[in-house]
Amino acid sequence: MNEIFKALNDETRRRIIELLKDKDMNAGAIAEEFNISKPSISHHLDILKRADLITSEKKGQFVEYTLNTTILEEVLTWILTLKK
Amino acid sequence: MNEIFKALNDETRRRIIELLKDKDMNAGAIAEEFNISKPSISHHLDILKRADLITSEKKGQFVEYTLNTTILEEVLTWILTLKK
DNA sequence: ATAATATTTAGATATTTGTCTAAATATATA
DNA sequence: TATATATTTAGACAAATATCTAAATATTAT
Repeated sequence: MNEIFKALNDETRRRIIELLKDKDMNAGAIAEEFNISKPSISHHLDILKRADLITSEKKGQFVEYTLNTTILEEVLTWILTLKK
Repeated sequence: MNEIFKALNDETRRRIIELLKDKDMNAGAIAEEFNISKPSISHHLDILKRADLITSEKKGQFVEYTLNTTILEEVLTWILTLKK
């Protein structure tokens, strides 16, 4: 839970999540969307991955990232229990 | 949105939220639940308040804190839009 | 095999954050 | 009014974080 909230606590990472909502993308394509160096984006992807919010699959020389919405259930239920 | 996720990105603050889910509490009573100094708890309460996740009302010499579940809607909808 | 492209790792640095103690402020009570 | 209680503010400090550049690794293409 800690890892998830930590991962979500960054505008760049939240935007990455939003990008992956529409379609899977490789690291380079993701990086192009930001004015941030590739290593930094790579670091953000790593944090999202550790939180299990995204998964990665090597496709040739590219690494494709996919959003894992399942893990968001946890946050969802946590919030819902607060609202009653 | 940034403020909300920032506020939620701390175990102590999330526990404070959970405490306030059951009942309103004053600052001292909240602080008693943690092995953390009162000034630190006060600081956490301030962050939660800035995020609008809680509200405070002075009652005599005490300050009573109340959970504001309304603001959690924002997070809820953000997550829900990702899941479709 | 060599060169080019894609991505990550390593190491450095400035900023943010959570915590503390001491002091200040506000209210209640004797 | 003087004292006790409740809470916050101020200032300091160590740990965590986001970013960068340079270098390493992996894959593809010539």
